[in-house]
Amino acid sequence: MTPKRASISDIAKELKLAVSTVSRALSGHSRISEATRQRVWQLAEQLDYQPNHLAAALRKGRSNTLGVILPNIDGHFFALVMKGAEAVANQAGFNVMLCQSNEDHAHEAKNVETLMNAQVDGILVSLARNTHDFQHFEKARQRNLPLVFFDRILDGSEVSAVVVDDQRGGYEATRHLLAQGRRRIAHFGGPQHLNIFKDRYAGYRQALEEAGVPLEEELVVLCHDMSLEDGAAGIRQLLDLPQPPDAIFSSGDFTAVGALDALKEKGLRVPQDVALVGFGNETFSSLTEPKLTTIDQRCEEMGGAAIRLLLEMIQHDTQTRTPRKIVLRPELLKRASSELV
Amino acid sequence: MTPKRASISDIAKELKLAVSTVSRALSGHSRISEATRQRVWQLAEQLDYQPNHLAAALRKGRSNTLGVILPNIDGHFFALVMKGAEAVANQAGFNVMLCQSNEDHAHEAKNVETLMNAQVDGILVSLARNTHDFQHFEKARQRNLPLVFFDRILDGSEVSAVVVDDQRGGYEATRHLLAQGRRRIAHFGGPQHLNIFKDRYAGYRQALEEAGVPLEEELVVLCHDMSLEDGAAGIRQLLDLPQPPDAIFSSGDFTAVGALDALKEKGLRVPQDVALVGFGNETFSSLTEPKLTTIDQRCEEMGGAAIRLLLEMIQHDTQTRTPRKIVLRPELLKRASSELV
DNA sequence: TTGTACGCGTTATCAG
DNA sequence: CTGATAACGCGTACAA
Repeated sequence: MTPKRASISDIAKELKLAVSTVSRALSGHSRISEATRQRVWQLAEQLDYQPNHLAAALRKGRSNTLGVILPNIDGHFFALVMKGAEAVANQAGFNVMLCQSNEDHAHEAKNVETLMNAQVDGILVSLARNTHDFQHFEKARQRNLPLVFFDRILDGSEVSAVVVDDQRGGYEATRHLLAQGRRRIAHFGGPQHLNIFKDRYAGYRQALEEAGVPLEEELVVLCHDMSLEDGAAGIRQLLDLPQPPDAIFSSGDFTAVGALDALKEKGLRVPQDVALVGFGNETFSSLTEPKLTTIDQRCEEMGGAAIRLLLEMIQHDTQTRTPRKIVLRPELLKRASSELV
Repeated sequence: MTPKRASISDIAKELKLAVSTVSRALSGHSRISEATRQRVWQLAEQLDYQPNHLAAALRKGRSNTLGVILPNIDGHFFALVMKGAEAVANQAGFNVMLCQSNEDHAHEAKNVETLMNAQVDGILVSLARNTHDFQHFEKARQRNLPLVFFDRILDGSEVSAVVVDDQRGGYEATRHLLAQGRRRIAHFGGPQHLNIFKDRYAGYRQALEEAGVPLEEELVVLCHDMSLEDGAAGIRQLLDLPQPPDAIFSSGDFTAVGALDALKEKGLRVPQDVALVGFGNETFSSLTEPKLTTIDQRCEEMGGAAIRLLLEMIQHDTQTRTPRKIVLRPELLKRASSELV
């Protein structure tokens, strides 16, 4: 049936060598005569020898596998992050095991279990939207399993993480709108327990303050799940105001596009009547009419940096001592939804 | 440092039992007295015992891990497929290891190696766009490693696979356009060595034939990578014809949207001047103006079905004998790009 | 430079 | 019903 794969001992037998010798010859570890090394490699090639990583993992207590937990993978963002992460991990000889939490806290907890069962050497995670605490990571922490968070982390938590400078993103987006002469700038915010939304909001306020534009509470709409519908509902609420806004900085592209649709339905023009800036540079944001100005988050870099940090923790076994935070700089992509040509 | 995890022998020692007894008690395998079973489970709980899957895998020659190779994960389609796949796999006690081929044949070959190294029990794959042969799956086949393909397979190949009835999709899309009174219906096709594009094209021809509308070669545009640009270029080519089309059935949503953009730029109206139908139900297809009529492919079902098939092959160890093919029924989603309201 | 021996944690087999 | 033992494939002290 299944043709047995050649093992290290098969080639040892064939060559009348000890398995240990073969092992060393292959891994190039100890001092081995060039002659035998040649012989071993040659036969290995010939037998199409593939090392059994499971056995090695068992022996070394290391699986060379990394776990990644994402809320979802259907947006541009996480997909690209994953791409960057995979690239770095594979290059370092690590495999990646992906789990989706589907934006659900309970599912996320299950994922952690799953990955620990799979004996991963470390976990990279971006929190589900409804995750408010770290309790489900406690067992991992007790086992001293390296943990790195990215993008979405709990506000004020002491963990290693890679994030984009969301405040700066919000700041630049808002400044851009101010530079267009807008003064009644509204904001769509997300759940404030997540750093990303809190910081984007902070950047918005900072820009207003610097420009001497007072913050108007009525212009701030907090959304629950940052969906298209949230955006549509938000804009309706804003248009009902005695003095509606002339611009919106949205913490997400989906809500921005939802608003865009609703505005068009009402016969209002973008950007003439209301200018729009989103956040995230989703694929579709360059497909809308007009194309959406948004903030790019260096997705691939983020994934790569996060994995590098994780690998570093794994190799130095020094994770809990000093949580490190890496901050990337976002980039404003000016497009038609916010600028008259 | 790292607090040692409790192993099966720890609990054996504590309870003065043989490891084998404990093993059986935990896995509920053989006949074990209810008394000892209780004691074992209780202590296991107490010590927070977590089975070492690596060791089990080594012993059993089975990792309980499945590999999945996807061209990319930034579209709606593969993301949803993955979701369905994960759900089924996890329920069956299997983990999923994801690799992206980035639409590249060479990368795909590497992925196969990677997954075989990781000792996966089976591989699920959707081919990269520039993959024209199966040679890189040969080693896997020799090892008798269960292989299931989905969505994109090589035309005419004898492999187990789960696909959507693409011909039917193309057929229904085209019939829908015919029902709107369109007669000069163009087609954007993809690389014809991939079943999906070939079949969609076939469905298009079938519908035309049934309606007694002659197929015009000049209305068929074959695209290379199904990008937005391909769509824009395609529509330009079509508009240069002496008799331009009044509708387009595109084999992909991206090309359809590219065409949509280009049409709007030319000042042509959709659907009044040119009606448009895409394929794939990408997220953004409901965000365009007008919203794009398209074909939904039962993504989650597809992923689930594919994994079920793979598991079946793994359990019955009967993969090569009878390649099975599962065909799902696609669904036409009528939206504004093809219908006057 | 090479060989010997043992252990990683489980499970299958064979006795008892 | 339970115990002892070998084996999965590899890595590493220790000895030669």
